[in-house]
Amino acid sequence: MASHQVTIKDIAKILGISASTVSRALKDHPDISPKTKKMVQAFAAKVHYRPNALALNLRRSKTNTIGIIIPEIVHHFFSSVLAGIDKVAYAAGYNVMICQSNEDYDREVSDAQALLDNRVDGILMSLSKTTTNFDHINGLIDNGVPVVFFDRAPEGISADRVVIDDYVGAKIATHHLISIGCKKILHLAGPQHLAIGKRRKEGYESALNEIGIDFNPDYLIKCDTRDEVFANAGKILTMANEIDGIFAVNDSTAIAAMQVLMKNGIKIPDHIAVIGFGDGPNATIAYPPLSTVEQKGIEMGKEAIQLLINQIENEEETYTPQTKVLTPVLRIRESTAKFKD
Amino acid sequence: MASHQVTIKDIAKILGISASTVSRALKDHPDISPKTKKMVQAFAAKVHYRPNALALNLRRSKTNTIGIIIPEIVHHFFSSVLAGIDKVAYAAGYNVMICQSNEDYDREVSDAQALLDNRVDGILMSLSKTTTNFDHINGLIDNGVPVVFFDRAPEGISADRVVIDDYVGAKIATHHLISIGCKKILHLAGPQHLAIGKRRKEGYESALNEIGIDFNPDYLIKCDTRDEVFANAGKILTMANEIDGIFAVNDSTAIAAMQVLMKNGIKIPDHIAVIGFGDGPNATIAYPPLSTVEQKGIEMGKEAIQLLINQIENEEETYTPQTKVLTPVLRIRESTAKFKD
DNA sequence: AACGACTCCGCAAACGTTTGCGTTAAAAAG
DNA sequence: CTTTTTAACGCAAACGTTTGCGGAGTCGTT
Repeated sequence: MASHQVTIKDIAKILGISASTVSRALKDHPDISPKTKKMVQAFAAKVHYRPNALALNLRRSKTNTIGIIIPEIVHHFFSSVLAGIDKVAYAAGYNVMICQSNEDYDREVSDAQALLDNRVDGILMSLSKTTTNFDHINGLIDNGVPVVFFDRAPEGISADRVVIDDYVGAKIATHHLISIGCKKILHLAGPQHLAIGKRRKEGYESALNEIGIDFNPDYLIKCDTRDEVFANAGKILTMANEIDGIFAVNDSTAIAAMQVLMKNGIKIPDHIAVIGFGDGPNATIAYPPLSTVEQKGIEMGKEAIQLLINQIENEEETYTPQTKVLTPVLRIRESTAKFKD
Repeated sequence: MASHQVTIKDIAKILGISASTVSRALKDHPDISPKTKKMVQAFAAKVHYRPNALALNLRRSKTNTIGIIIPEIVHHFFSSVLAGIDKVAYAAGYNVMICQSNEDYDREVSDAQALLDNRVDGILMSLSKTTTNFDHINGLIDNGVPVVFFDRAPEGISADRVVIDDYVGAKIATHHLISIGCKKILHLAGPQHLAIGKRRKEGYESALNEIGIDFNPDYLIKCDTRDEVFANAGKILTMANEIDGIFAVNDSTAIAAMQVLMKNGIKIPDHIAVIGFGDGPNATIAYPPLSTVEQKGIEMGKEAIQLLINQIENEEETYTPQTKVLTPVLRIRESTAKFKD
């Protein structure tokens, strides 16, 4: 029944004055007499008047809302990015509208359209794995919507982006294995047509080269999910006697690998040291606790939204896009505890 | 620079007809002649006309947006609820606006206010741990905003809610321990002033009673985080010889407990069987893989949004609030593999 | 020839604000 | 006692839509 939020017009009618006077009184405009102000403000407070954001937004073509397109929410890395975004967005007075593409291209473009339709002030996005066409984001940019990418950014599009340095991260991880004595390191790799898989593999290769070891194609297995690890268990186990270290493209596959190795009596890290990439909560939960490089989701979120807000609020001059790259930091745990002389 | 999304008025001006005609032509109104329709529709398509959602929302006081207030996003359970919500919301044509309270009461009320200001069509929420005053949600309800609670719902407020049956879940878990031979079961409990902690403890107690065992206060330790487990490690270890099972109020504490036990040479499940509550991804990652009861986040999200949509779309008559309770299901893994005769 | 019935379209109000400008009355200046 | 200033307020347009109503013009019926 209430069903009717009180409006400025209502107040005006009841108080017998005009809507413009009410509006000005509420914002302390000098043209309004002190008594009128007091009266209006007191009454507004009494009836819990709140401005209608829809009307405001329409009037000033500004929604104070930023849109987010994220591949999937149920993923520790992405949800921690969200947490980082949310924190500074809230502090700066912005609301967030979150869309999840579910790694689906069509959904991604429809999300972009929806955010555009709702006139968000800016968009933060991370590409879906299936996105190869960028018309929708060019559409956003053509419409003057500020966009910044995080983690997964398109090639060849001029926009702000914040990413982590996969190449360096992989290098750090591999060097760590080397530093504890590993010489024959297996790499469980992601798909090489994706930047992330490719760069991590390159970092691994480069670290090996730096100490004079040539990349051995036998020491690379394409598998980047738990299921794939189990599917490749046989292959991994036959190599187990030969290798002394594993660098996995992400934590889940590192952990799965540890699970198959241990189930077959191979000791970690005594026999084989293992390191992952990502540092979700899984790493500390695993047995043995997994060494890894931390991906800094929260920080990434904060940087991204900060870039976006800057872009929104200084939209006067022409903006030259920036790229922030975060370097992952090594987290040493028991899966690579020093085990050789 | 584009900076100006094309509007109905623009189209009208260019085509030399009125805005109302354009509007009607776009929605195939019978009053418009076929040629005019074709002309308008063709032109609108050419310039990529898209209706301004702000204006639409204002006009029909309907935003097609539902608001969500969630304690924290970086939490597997909550993010899977979000995933469930998102899935059916998207299918039904709604956008979602997500606010995270960070378990903070003040933030929760400010979030509620923001959603109200933005005239969301309905609100889905899960209470922050620090919320004891419910004025803000009564405010929402008084304003006629449909609200449904999930997981953490307020007592004494008449509203839809979907929760899981903590009591039964705890009972199932405890009975499972009993079924494999455990007689002396330690309970790592949550705070008893919170419903969740209390009901899980009661379920545990009831299961024991059903097989004629009295609740032994010595077998209850208040600790529900990893850190608390480590802080109570001494206490737990001194009991380790005496007990044969542990039921923990959630998976993280169950896993932490396994970690301290194993580090001290106690075998799981041979010596002590362990079961948790929640079934996040941690459970399968743990060593040994953790038995637990599954909390069904996705399903909870789907049910909740469905309830909300029903409420939004049949808002004619007076609505009598429902409560859906989901019963958790047992997931047996190695941490409770049968170990006694 | 006149009248009704259609067809097709435009006017204007409305949603809730904000704001430039004009208006009124009282106060200050001459 | 005029005239100008100033204080305090209201009108109306605007943001982009939708929609009830009315108005032209056309056609068909008597």
